[in-house]
Amino acid sequence: MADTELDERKVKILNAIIKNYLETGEPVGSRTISKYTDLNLSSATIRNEMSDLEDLGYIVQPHTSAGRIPSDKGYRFYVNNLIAAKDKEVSEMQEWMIEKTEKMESLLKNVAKVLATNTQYATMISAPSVVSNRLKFVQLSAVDEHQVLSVVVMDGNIVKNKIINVEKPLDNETMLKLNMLLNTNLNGLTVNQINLALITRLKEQAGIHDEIIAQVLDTVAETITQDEDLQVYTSGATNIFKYPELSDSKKASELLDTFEEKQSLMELLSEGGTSDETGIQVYIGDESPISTMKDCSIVTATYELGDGVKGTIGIVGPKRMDYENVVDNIKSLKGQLDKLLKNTET
Amino acid sequence: MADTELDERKVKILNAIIKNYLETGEPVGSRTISKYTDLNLSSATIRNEMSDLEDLGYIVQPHTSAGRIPSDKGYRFYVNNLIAAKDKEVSEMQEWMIEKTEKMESLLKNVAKVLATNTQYATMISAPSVVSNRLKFVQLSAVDEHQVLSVVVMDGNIVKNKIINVEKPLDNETMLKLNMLLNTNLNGLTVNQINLALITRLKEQAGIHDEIIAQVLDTVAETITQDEDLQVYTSGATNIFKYPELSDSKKASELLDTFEEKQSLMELLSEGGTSDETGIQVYIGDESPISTMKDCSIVTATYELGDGVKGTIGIVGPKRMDYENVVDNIKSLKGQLDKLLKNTET
DNA sequence: GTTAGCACTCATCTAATTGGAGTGCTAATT
DNA sequence: AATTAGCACTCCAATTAGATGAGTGCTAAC
Repeated sequence: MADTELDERKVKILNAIIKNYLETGEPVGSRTISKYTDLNLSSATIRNEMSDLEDLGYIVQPHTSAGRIPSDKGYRFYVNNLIAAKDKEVSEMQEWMIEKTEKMESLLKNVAKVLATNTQYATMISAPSVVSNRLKFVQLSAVDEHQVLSVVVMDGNIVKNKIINVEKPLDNETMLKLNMLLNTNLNGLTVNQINLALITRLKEQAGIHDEIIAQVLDTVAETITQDEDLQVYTSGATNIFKYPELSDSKKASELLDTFEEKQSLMELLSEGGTSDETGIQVYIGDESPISTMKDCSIVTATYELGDGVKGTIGIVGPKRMDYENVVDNIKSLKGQLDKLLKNTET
Repeated sequence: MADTELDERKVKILNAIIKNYLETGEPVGSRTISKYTDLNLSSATIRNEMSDLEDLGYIVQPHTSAGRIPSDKGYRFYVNNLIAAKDKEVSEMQEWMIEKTEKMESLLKNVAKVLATNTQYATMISAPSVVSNRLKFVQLSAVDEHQVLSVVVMDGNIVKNKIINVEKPLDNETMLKLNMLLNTNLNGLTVNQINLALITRLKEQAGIHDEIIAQVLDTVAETITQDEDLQVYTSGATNIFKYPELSDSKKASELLDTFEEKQSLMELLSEGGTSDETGIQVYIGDESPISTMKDCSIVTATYELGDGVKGTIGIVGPKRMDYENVVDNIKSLKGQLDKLLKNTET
């Protein structure tokens, strides 16, 4: 589409404008471009072209007699070209300091942090959704007379615990029986597959201890689903103060609120409309689904953990974001996560 | 000390100044006080008294011909009186919406949130320090052929997991033996009590599986101590934008950084120099141990979980903080936590 | 000891002034 | 026909100059 609208010279000028604006954050004028580019043109010519570009909607003037800044459409054009062109460099990125960590939680926190310090933007990452994930192992153990600990391990070594209070102590034998029952029936199942029929059958087999089974299953479902909407880790939220266009009191406060209240981040991250085969999604300005981020750009990527279980990693920054660096970084991390998580599984 | 320095009238005036400043945030002048108080004095008289109070260091002038604002010393005087006087009202606070939660983590997050929404300041809470806490239960279970899950339960139902990779599968019997070994030897011990002698003895008894024991113990120590410095939950950090004196870009950014980087918060919270019998500690301005909080006041309280195991809950806000409300709130929560956590234990 | 009165200070607000960057247009040049 | 130089014009941003008013400190009277 761009081809019909923009000749090569306009493209060059537009790119020059955007690049310059990304660096300085100031509106860029015709004279600057006249010197900045290699096509030797006077400022007057550039002015004419810029006027055209403005008519086409790629750039705007913050006010009469100011330079031009990219519009959302302009950014979009730039980003599209960028992502299309840049697929080669990805592989040769340096290895990050992600150590193979046992706990998913610290791994994710780590990733968010690495990405934040590397890009100087705010980052977030959602834990892989557990909904279609399989149960690997269940165990009940008596902690003391009135408390039973239930441990649930999911694929990808996600571990959940819950303490269950019981009226009277369970003897060893019952415990064994219950464990056996649970493991033989539940192992390998996804959370979705645990349906009412199965539950009823389990309860029957548990006899007088059906209530415990119920509690365990409650636990499984509850811990997993309840936790799910909190499983977003953020880092570098305060980086937004590095960008004047975001750091006036009101905007900064709203943005940080959004970051603290993970709920809407979660929704954003699970949107997952993957725009292209790389799995990288870029929201520019108004394209963002979160209203407090209308003045930001968001770059997200989904990483996979085996069979369709996905999490998402994302970056939030000003619209004049260093898209190139961000996309590279995020691609690299996504790759490492994909690899790492697939290996972890047996 | 205050008695020798300040006569009753000066105290009244000082209190009036502080109260007024807490409300308005503006320097308060002699005329205001002249009307605000019941002691019928002209503004001129007040001026004289204020001049004295300034000489004594309780109030300062931001600039010539402005009203006065309390100095740190002034706040300190106010707070000391306040805490001394207010011990009665605490009991009749309303019950908060802290539900008995199984997981320590969500409980703490909840508390932080409640406190933040109630006071409109930034809050933080540290998990009870586990160092002197007792092991309640240890269990190893085979998750699959090459992975063993170790679960450690501490007093107060703090649960920790770690996946341990093993070369060759362990048979059932060994597993049982190891579990027995671990539980009989470790149960009831504090982390400090697990010394080298004990470790050596355990390893001997484990025979060829000594390495697993080592790993488990590593896990116990490591998970607990490593996690410990992260176990601070914060809430309402963005509330600082409600107070103009803290929300200029630089200060706000530094403050929020401190809040995101939990490390120094942890140190602050574990200072624990309890100033009085109520266990409530107030840092005003420069008294704060964290340099980014020189313009803030901090109120902390330690809550207890049984035998000397303590956590700390804290609030950070501007120096013109509603100390009365904050102290009341924090006392109430502290009380509820104390009660709740003691009950949870069997 | 308390108060009224008055001169003085200094932050804040508003309006007017200026400088400069940048545009749009027109006429000249290639 | 495309490019360029020149010039008038616009508008932001930074500066300056008053004007306002809250508040003090001091002195003299009560």
